[in-house]
Amino acid sequence: MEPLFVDRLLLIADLFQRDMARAFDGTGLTTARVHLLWVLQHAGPSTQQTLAQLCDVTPRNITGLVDALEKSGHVRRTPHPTDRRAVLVELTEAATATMAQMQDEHAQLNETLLSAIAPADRAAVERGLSAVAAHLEHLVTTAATPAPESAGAPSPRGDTA
Amino acid sequence: MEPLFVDRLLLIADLFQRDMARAFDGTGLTTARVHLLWVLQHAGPSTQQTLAQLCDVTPRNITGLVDALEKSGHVRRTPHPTDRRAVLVELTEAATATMAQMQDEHAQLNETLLSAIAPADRAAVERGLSAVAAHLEHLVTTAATPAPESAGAPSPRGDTA
DNA sequence: TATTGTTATACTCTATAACTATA
DNA sequence: TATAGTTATAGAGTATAACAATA
Repeated sequence: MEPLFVDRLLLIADLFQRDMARAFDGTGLTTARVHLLWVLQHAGPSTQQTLAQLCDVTPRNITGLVDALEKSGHVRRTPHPTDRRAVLVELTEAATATMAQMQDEHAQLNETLLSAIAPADRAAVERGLSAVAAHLEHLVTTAATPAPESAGAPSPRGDTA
Repeated sequence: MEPLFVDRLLLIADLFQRDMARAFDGTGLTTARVHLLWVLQHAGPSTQQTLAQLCDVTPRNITGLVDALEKSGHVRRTPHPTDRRAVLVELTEAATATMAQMQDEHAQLNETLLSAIAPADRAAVERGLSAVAAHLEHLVTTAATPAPESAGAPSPRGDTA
């Protein structure tokens, strides 16, 4: 029998995850680290506090990720020009190139997947997914916690680019 | 500007994850543990080897998950009737009820999300996602590793139900 | 000899809480 | 006093390798 609609979505979510893991495999990068690089590419040099907010994780977590990425040569810690408590994290030249290439591949994947859909169906799929995303977002933010706090962080992972 | 198609999919994947995490919150359950329960519900009492294959993780990992689920009263270890090396893991009565309810909620979510899509678009969305899933699966399994091993495990997460 | 599950060890992501240096 | 980042500690998921008991 036909799989449920949600199961198709879950399957796609899982496949995405595996495809990304596969792409990073051997590079020493992980999903969390790439996400941080991705944020840095878009935000430019940032303090760890800022990165914590953008990634929606604790500052402590950022410390660990930056430690690892610094060791692997992807980012650099620079003293903040005016605030001696803070540091600025920035991409190295090598990582900048890596991220540019990653963005290319991202765009390529977009084309590839779009081309898998019958042209006549594309508009409907876009509309449908847009509606589903909106609905899900509503579910997650509404029933979130008894005290929602209305943080309004701009979706940590699949955003921007 | 419009987000890329892949970014919409990534966003949905992320929202799903957060919705599930939210649903488990406070129950002591996690994604990995629920996945194991899910597999158990469908497969019935199974050895840990079998579970490792079905979940696509190492046997060692299953030991840890079963330890946790046993402690929380969700599963039970039973001696294997014929093989004294092996144990059978089975759902407790309480967990069986929990899983039945979870399956209900799953079906409900399916209805909710489907109803968010314009009726005229539904068929196209199903076709489109089916094509995308097939394409992604191809990408993941093909370019997997130089030595693919052709394991053919039936998609570990969003499957079955 | 091969298989089942476990112990031992290790790495990553994540969180909270306490502390240091600055503001 | 408040903020930026760190240390300390902890728990979850995951992996490999070595080992016991059994087949």
